[in-house]
Amino acid sequence: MEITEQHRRLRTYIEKLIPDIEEDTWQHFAEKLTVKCYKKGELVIKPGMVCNNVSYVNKGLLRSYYLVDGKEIITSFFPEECYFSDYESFLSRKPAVMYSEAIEDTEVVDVNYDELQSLYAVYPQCERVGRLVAEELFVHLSNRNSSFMLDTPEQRYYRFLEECEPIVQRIPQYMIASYLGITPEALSRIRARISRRPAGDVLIDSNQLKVKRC
Amino acid sequence: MEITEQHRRLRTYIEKLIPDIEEDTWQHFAEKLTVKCYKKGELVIKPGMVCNNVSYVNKGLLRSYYLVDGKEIITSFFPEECYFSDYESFLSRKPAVMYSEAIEDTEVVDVNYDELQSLYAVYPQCERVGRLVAEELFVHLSNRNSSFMLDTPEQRYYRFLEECEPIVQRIPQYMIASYLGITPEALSRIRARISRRPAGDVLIDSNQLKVKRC
DNA sequence: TGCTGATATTGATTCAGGTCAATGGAGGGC
DNA sequence: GCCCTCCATTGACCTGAATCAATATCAGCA
Repeated sequence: MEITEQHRRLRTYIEKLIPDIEEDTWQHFAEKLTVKCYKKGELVIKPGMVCNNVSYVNKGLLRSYYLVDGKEIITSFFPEECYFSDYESFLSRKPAVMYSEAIEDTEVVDVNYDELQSLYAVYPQCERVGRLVAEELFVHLSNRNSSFMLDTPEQRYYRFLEECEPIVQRIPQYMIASYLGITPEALSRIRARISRRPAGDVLIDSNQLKVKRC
Repeated sequence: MEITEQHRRLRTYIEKLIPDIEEDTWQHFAEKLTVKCYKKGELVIKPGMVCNNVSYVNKGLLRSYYLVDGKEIITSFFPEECYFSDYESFLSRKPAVMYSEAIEDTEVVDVNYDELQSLYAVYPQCERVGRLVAEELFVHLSNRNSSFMLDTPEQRYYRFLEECEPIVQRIPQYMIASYLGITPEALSRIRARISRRPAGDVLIDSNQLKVKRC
């Protein structure tokens, strides 16, 4: 089947988690995968819905955000080679609190909750992938948390530039500001402050936290 | 063996996750468990160490905190019937960034990293517990995150009182303040404000986030 | 009993970032 | 070309929490 092309990246990714993945397990897993496409601006998850899939982003970019008093508070970006889900809702089986939206035309492959549970029951290697993914997301969230507890907005901005270097140019500044937990005005002032400062005078960071994803 | 008594609570807990746990699996798991006791004030994990166990708290209370410019920033409390670990360090196999300390005399049962990995490899039900625990911790962290993004310190305080009602009295206020991300002075003022306000005038919450653990 | 150290409260001051408002591009559509 | 909308920047002002400092409360203990 020619759908295989769209599974390739995910397969590569999963082989990093489980190098000795059994062909049979992969086949049964791959059968459950669905390819989906979202248009730029399309809302994928809305508050109130229970999120029923985990996706892997092949192409494009999404974001999740709270909407509170008409203001957006962005919690995550999901570029290619990244999971995308309202994982909290997915796991807890409770309605989402956040919106999730495609910022660019996006293609994902996803698997749905019930299918995934039956895969877990039958294929231990699937269960293992599930564990490793949950663990990875935990570590990632935990890092982001630390950054909020320990860093100033300016430090968070530096960190963001470093960690998310490949996608920075694709995201408007007001969204980055929101992701950093500040207003667009504040980010603008931070940038002004930085460009006024002698170059190479970068003051990252109270701690050696290193984060990989966005 | 009389050690069994100290495993009982954990067994009960695990049976909630996996009702049909196989006796054989449990036995092999239980063999790897170690009981440990910490004195009030004892440092269990220090920055620089890689955390090598996940514990289950039988009795007592612990906390984790960053130390930054001589100031403590508390990220978690771990009362009885709760996991305790520097899970981020444990999973990522990187040195801990936080301190973890017993606030009361504490007894835990724990399992170490390598043993756990070999259990995962042999017993799918263990792998499942690992997945469920990681997922639960993710959801919990995610809730705490939301609270930091969306709530005012006062709302966080109300939430804390609700969620952690059974342990509030065992924790000094300056630690609660730190956990809420504010100074002891600020918490004191919040409490003053509250007691001045007509009773029943509780303004939790911009969202329906409900958290269970601490 | 009174001393000591740790915790909690209260007041005065400071400051980072939020809010509000005005201005200045930059790109898209016609 | 011009208009219009969206976004970024800049300035003036405000506010909530941090900071610093003084005082109050309490527990443990010689």
